[in-house]
Amino acid sequence: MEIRELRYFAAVAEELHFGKAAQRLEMAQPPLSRAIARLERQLGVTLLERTSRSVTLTEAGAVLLSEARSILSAVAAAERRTRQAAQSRPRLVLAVKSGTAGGLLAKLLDAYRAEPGAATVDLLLCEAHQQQELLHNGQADVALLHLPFDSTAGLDSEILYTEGQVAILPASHHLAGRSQVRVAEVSALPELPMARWPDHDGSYPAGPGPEVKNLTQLFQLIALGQATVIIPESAGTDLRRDLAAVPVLDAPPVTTVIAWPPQSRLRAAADLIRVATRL
Amino acid sequence: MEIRELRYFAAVAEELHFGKAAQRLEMAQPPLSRAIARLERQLGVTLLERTSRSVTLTEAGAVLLSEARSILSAVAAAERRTRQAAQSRPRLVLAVKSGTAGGLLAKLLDAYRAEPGAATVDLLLCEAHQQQELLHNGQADVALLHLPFDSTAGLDSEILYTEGQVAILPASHHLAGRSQVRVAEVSALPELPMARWPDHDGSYPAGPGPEVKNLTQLFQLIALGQATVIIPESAGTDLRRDLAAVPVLDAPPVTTVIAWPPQSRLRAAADLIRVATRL
DNA sequence: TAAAAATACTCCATAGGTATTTTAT
DNA sequence: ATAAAATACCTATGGAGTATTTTTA
Repeated sequence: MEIRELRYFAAVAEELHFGKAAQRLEMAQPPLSRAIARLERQLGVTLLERTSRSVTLTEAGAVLLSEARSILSAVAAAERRTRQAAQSRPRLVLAVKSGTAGGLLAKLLDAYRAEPGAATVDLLLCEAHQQQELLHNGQADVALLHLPFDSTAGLDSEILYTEGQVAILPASHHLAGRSQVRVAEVSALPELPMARWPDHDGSYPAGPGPEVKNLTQLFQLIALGQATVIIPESAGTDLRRDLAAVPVLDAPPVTTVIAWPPQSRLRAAADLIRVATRL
Repeated sequence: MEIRELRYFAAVAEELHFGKAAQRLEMAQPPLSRAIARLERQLGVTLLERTSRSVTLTEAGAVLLSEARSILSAVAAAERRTRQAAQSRPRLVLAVKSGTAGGLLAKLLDAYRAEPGAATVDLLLCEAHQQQELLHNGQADVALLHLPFDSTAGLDSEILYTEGQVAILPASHHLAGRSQVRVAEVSALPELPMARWPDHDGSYPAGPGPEVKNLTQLFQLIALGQATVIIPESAGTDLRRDLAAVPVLDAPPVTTVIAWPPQSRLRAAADLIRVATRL
């Protein structure tokens, strides 16, 4: 099995049309048909059911598609990382979500800069749930993730710290003076619906609350008495005067982890991770 | 970059000798030299420093070797899993260490067998730390791991349960009657050294205690007053009459997780995982 | 009958082999 | 001086193209 064959197969499996897949691959249809047939013969497995009107994936084909995507991603990553490692000035790409606690990040970058032989760290600001993909395909070397929102599937990681969550309320709200609240109390406020964040795929979950994209938007809405939200403690420090943060007793704790692809051999990444865990 | 090139490169990078690598690959040396040169040209990176007496890896070469191993393993896994998925009778390989808590495993297998469309589950008994490799190269589909001893790097996992650890002592020992002990107390017994388990690589760590390979050996040694050990609670149930298990207050808790390769698309694996988390 | 995959055939790029040269210790 | 990698040259497999046939909804 060769990379080329996996690329061909993935194209056909995604298009479910040999002609369109051939176009996408910038080749003619017959050699593509033959390549897939050869792959099937070598594996001894039918990957696609074709009629002259439709192409469908078999169970085995679905498995191979998933494996192929992961392998193709790994190959792209290997090329990137190898080229990167050959640079005389090592660079390190750290993927962080826009909302990542500024304090920790600043401390980490400062501490790492003090290391002998520290690489240049490029911050790659990205949307939540892009980070995994970026690490897997080699566009990023290290990422800061927040459990349980993000997943470390397929990654190696170290816990940096765990924190509670707080509810952000208008300062004038009757719950704002409380020393602590429960999730049920905050989510049961009809006048202050919970703001909605975009989901993994960029779409918003259903619900009564307003849709928000960043903290500034969010805080403005809360100050206007239009919404509330439960967020990690560290994101609720240094609030505007007209907002209050109240610890939410029974909200799940949020763990910040530093994550990297498991086979990573970058000295710079190892250094950064070591520094991070010592913070 | 093609799989063949990665296989060639990995062979040379491991042998650090073009001639020997060519032998291992069952090919002549010149085409191998050319293949590596072509790979370097395509990447624009020097992977190996050659003189007529020695071949050494560059930094970039070391990175690519690590990536290549992981990719080659993934390709082997993809072939295995695809063939597996094409079988009409689906099979599922569950990798467990010999010491895995019998109770949980039996319950899991029973519960899964009751599922509609359950696959045949093959138990793959293996040594600790083989499991990761088995999952990555496709020889196993699912594994039961024990944190913090095993690592879930590069795997997806779900926690099944967490338990404390107990010290196993001769029933006649003066600590055997205690309701709980501390790690320091147990490890400070000169007459009862801690038994040593084989390490990740099969070698034994240094120390005064006897080397053991399995629980039967271990329990016999402890009964003879030759050793002690700290193990997860569940492994210390149903002891021989002449042994006692005492909870160790400050030993780190052991978490049993079910783990699988992150891109796994096997229906049977998903079913087994679902059943496991509902136990 | 028409859209789409498979087959027939041709060509050439390139992987691989053998013989030889170059190189560095 | 010699072990080992690189180069030169040759062969042939097989990957890709065009033209055509087969298939089935």
